[in-house]
Order: sequence, then structure tokens, then C-alpha cells
Amino acid sequence: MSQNIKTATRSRRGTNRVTMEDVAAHARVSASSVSLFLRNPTAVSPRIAPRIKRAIDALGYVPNKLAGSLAAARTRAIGVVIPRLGRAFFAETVSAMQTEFDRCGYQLLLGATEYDPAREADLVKTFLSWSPAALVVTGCHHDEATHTLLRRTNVPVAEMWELGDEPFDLQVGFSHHAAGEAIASHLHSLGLTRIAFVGANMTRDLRAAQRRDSFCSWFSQRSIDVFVVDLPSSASHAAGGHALTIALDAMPDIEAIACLNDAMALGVMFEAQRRGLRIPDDLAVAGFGDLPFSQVCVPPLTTIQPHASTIGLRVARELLRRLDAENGESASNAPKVVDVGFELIARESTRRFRDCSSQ
Amino acid sequence: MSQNIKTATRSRRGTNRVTMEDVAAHARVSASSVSLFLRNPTAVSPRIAPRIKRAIDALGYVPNKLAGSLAAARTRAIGVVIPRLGRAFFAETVSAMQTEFDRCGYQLLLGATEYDPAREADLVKTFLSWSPAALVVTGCHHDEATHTLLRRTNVPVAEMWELGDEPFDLQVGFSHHAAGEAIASHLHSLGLTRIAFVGANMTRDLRAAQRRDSFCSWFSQRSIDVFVVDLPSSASHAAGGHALTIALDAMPDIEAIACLNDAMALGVMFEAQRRGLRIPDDLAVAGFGDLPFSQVCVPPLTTIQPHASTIGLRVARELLRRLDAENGESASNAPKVVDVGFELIARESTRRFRDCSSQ
DNA sequence: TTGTAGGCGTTATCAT
DNA sequence: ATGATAACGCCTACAA
Repeated sequence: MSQNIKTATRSRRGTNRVTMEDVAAHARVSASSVSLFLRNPTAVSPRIAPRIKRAIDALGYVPNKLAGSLAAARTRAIGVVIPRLGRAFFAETVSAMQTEFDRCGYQLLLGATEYDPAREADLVKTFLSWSPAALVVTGCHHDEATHTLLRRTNVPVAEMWELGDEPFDLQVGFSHHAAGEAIASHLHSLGLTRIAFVGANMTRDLRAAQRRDSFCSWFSQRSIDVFVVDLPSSASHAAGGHALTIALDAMPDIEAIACLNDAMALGVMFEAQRRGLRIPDDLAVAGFGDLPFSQVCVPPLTTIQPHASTIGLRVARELLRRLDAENGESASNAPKVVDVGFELIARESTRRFRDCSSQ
Repeated sequence: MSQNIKTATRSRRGTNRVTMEDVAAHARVSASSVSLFLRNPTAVSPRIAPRIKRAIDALGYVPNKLAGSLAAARTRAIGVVIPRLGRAFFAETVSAMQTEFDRCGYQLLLGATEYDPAREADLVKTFLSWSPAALVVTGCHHDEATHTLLRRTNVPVAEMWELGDEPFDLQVGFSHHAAGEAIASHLHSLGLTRIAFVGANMTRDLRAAQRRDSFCSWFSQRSIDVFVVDLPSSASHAAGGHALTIALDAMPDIEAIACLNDAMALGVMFEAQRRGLRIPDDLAVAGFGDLPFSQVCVPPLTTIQPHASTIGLRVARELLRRLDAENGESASNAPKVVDVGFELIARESTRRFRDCSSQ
């Protein structure tokens, strides 16, 4: 018998949290009824339902998702890894994703890598430790550690903003290679040959590097050399102005500049204006991103619209489909690649007197 | 005896997750030792430490924070509620916060209200259900539901980007009232009297509304009427251009425009340029936010620098201090208000030939 | 429809 | 220093 004594109940009850059991007691029902009610209010008899409801807001009960998720072995959290919060396109993508996930009760865990591969691995590991329902990462280039984590896990992994080989589960993006060529071909069609590509931080921003490479090789195939500027700073408006200065120094008779993004392009345009260079007559400028200012600036900016919010939407939709399928019949679990494409928007910043085709 | 049979062990072990016990088995130690090692590697004997470490990466073990947090009754997650992800100032604040929290192992839960009070309440409730270590909300104006939740909880609550009465625990921000007056007084000091204030969505963006009100009443005390434009759209570059059109219609001899933010101000400047209005000679323009483009645009924009990243930094620091204190001796738990101030940056967009004082 | 009890993967307490 | 074992708060198969 002595082995049966409850050894002085080592109480750790420091938490004075209102628990489901408290609600049950208050409503004079069992905890499981409360649990049932919370998940499906119509599943309990109409007599005790109001009692439970009343108890819930009388006590100000907030369910403990920690306990719930642990027990159910699944979460309604989705880890999202992006390079930078400030980058407008990612913000748009995340915003669209959040809206979509929200209506299905999923919560976003957001992390920014600041273009540091090591931080990406950290973030993925952290997110994984929260047992998320899914993981969303930016791009298809990850370091060894991240790759291993992503491959080993069994939560769905979505890669966005880039298409590559060997998708884990889902890729939603477009070809930066094609984007770079699209801008190159556009500038070339205007008869421009004295060209520069300006960017910043391109050793780390691999997608930008892809666009640059395709841009340059497109021209080099036509025996045109592109002058490249890669600043060590971040790709900001100020960097754009700085880059123009460098480009003009190296190539005084420059005719066109393609920029890593619209922010830099705007910086280039401001600097040009400051120097009395007319756009597009003296200098054609193209960007990437089609940010809100790009269609209202003077002159309106030729750029590439990457469908940022579409990317977020599709990622969310595909992921939700997969998550729903998990509960029911297993739908196609095969990797899926969605190319949302992009659109070259030719505006006045690259318009030539003799060019009537664009816009 | 029959009452002793383990009733067909209702095994729910569907999860094939690598658990701490698996690591323990692999390392031939107990789970407690692994747990101990994870929290303080030096606490276990130097003989078994390497065994555990090897087992961990052999199995690719990732700790389950859900279980850990549940058992420890505390989380390393911090809920952050902001109006919009896309808004550059909030992005900057969040970015600074993340950096700071990250180095202490805290994870951010991010949610955007889109300026909808009901969504704010939802988000707060959701976050609370994750038992966060702290909660950060934007502004001091919350609807009834949110207010109740925030008051009832016992996790520290930080309000940012605004100062108000009755802080819950912490407020880090500045006076939008003072900011509105600062711009008003600046424009007035230039001798300008034909003035407009343009914004958008100000019935929901209460901080912008505060700036507008103070701006207007400052002038009205000097018997000057301010023409106000409040567009229903979001406060974007395009809205700025649109607002200028409206303002010029109503007040053709307008001399100065103050804008809800720098994005709108830039929109105003572009539209002015398009109409052949010179800035600042024909029209002075002021913004709010000091975004990256504001110092490089043409002309550089007079604006208010709100110290966005300082806000994030201070919120994080103060919160971390409070959280540390919880474990040790209880430091001051009294509400604290931090006024980080702001800075009026007078640039060329409001410079007059006879004005030599600014900048 | 409602209640019972075992388990989710940790942390923390206690005993060794 | 290491190992059992009881919470943590909820979900869920199963019994009533």
C-alpha cells in the first residue's frame, strides 16, 4: 500500500490563468463539453450552450493555444521568412498572405533575414520549434543548414519570389532570368547601346544578381558591354543617386540605366534632375518592382511589375489547400511550381521620340 | 487484477517527431539531463555533454517550444500589432524591435489591423491565446473590446507611436499634437497664409487626425483658415497628387500644403511638377515621416523625423528589462512613459528666398 | 449529447 | 550531477 500514496502532490500551480476547467465549473458542465463547444458551438445541447458562453465571458476565458496545439499536434501558425521588412514588395506579399491566412484562423510568424544566410537558418529552426502548420521562405537559394532543416521537416514548405530546381513542396514566383532579359530587350529595342546596370548588395541579394546577369549577358550576346555598379550599401534611393554619379564618371555618354529596384531608379532620376539631365531624352531609366510611386513620378517610371500580392495570395491558397487535404483525403502531395509571371510596364522614363510601340 | 490492466493503451502517438526522449535514449542518459543540457550546457558533466550534443544533431532534434512553453508557463514570443505592414515607419520600428528581441531569443508575432478596430481586438485576443511574454500595440486609442483584453491580461503591454493618458505598462512615442503644431509654426514663420492640410483615411488613422487638428487649430488661433482634404483612399503617392488637384480647385492661390505623410507629399510634388508649379517658390510642401527618399528628392522635402527605429528600440529594451525583472527581484512595475520626441527637418521644399533660419 | 481518462513533449521538483 | 515523476492545459478516443 505504501507505494500507492500520492507523494505530497508537488504543486507547481503558480499560474492563475483562467482555464477551461474553470469555465466548466462555472457552467456546471465538464471540460470536454466546453472544448466541444469551442470547436463547434452547435454540437452541444442548446440548453448548456448559453451557460458555457456566459461562463466564458464572465471569466474572460482565453483558450491556451499552447496546450491546444500540443495536444492536437498541430498549430495554426505559419512561419514566414523574408529578407527585409522594409522592402515594399515583400510587405505587399506578406500583407496579401496575412489577409488570406487570417480568414482561416492562421497566425503569421514573421522573421527577416536581412539577407544573411545564417539568420535564415536560425529563423527556420526557431519557427520549426513552434511546430508551424507550414513554412514560407523567400527564394530558392539556401545555405546547407537551412536546406537540411527544410528537407527534414514534414511541414509543407513554400518558396516564393523565385523559381528553381527541386522544389520542396511549393514554389510561387517568376523567372528573374526572364525579367532581366525583358528589361534588356526593351532598352535595346529603343536603340540604346550605352548601358549601365546599377544595384547594391548584389552578392547577397541573389535574385537581383540573377536579373543583372541575364541583363548583361543579353547585351553581351549582341556585343554590347554593360557597365555594372554594385554598391555595398542597401538598395535605397540614396544609393541610386550615388550609383548614377559613378556611372557617369565611368561612362559620360551613357544613354540608359537599369536599376535593381524602383527605389534606386527614383534615386537615379532625382540625381539626374539635379544635374540637369532630362529623362528620357538624355537618359533612359528602368526599375523593378512597380512601387506605388512609379506610376506617378515625373516622368513615370518604366519598370517590371512582379505581382507581389498575387504571390502572397497563391502561396496562401496553395498552402491552405494542402493543409485542408491533410485532414481529409490526401490530395496531390507532389511538389508544385506556380509561375505567376511578371509584366514589363513601359512608361515615359524610357520613351523615345521615335518609339510608339510601348504603353 | 482485472481492474489493473492497462486498458488497451489508447495510443495517439501519430506524431513521428524526434523527441527529447529519443535524444536521451540515443545518448544513453535521461531526458532530464538533456533538458538541463539544453538550457545550460555546463550544468552536465563534461563526459555526457558531448554525447548529448552528438545525439542532437545525429537525430536532427528540434526542441518543441509548444511543450516547453506550456510546462514553463512562459513563452519567448511577443505579439506586435501595427496598422499596416507596408507603412515604412512601422516597418522600421518593427525591424528595430526584431533585431533587439532576437538577440535575447524572443520571437515576434506580427499582425496588421489595416486600421480596423475590430481586427485589432481579434489580433490581441489571438496573441493572448499564445501566452506571449509581452504585447505591443500601436497607439493609445482602442475600442472597448481591445481595452478590456489589454487591461485584464497580466502580460506587459506596450503602446507605441503615441502618448496618452492611462498607460497600461509602457508607452513609447511622441506627441502628434506637438508635431502638428511644429509644422504649422514652421509654415507660418515663412509668412505663408494660404494653407491646406491634405490626408487620407483620417477618420481611422487617429494619429494623423491629431496632427491635422493641432495644425488647423494653431492657424485658427491666428485667424487663418486651413483648407483640409481628407480622401477616402489610403494615404499613398497617388492620393497626394489627387489631393493637390482638389486643393488647387478650392484654393487657386494656395501657398503651402502640409501632408499626412511623406508619400503623399511626394505625390503632391510630382503633381505640382506636372502642372509646372515650382516648389518651393509657387508652393511649399511639408510631409511627415522622413522616409528614405525625402532627403534625396527634388527638392528635398521638409518633414518630421519621428525616430521610428528609436521607438522600436526603446520598446524592446524596456520590455526586456521588465521581463528580466520578473525572474529576479521585482523592479519598478509602475507604468512608464517614454517621449522620444521628433525633429522638424526643414529642407528646400519649404525654403523661401528671405528665409535663412531653417536648416 | 455528455463525461472520463490518457497522452501531447516539455519543465521543474524532488530524491538519489 | 543525474534520474523519476508530477504538473502544464487541452484534445480526443471511448464509454456511458
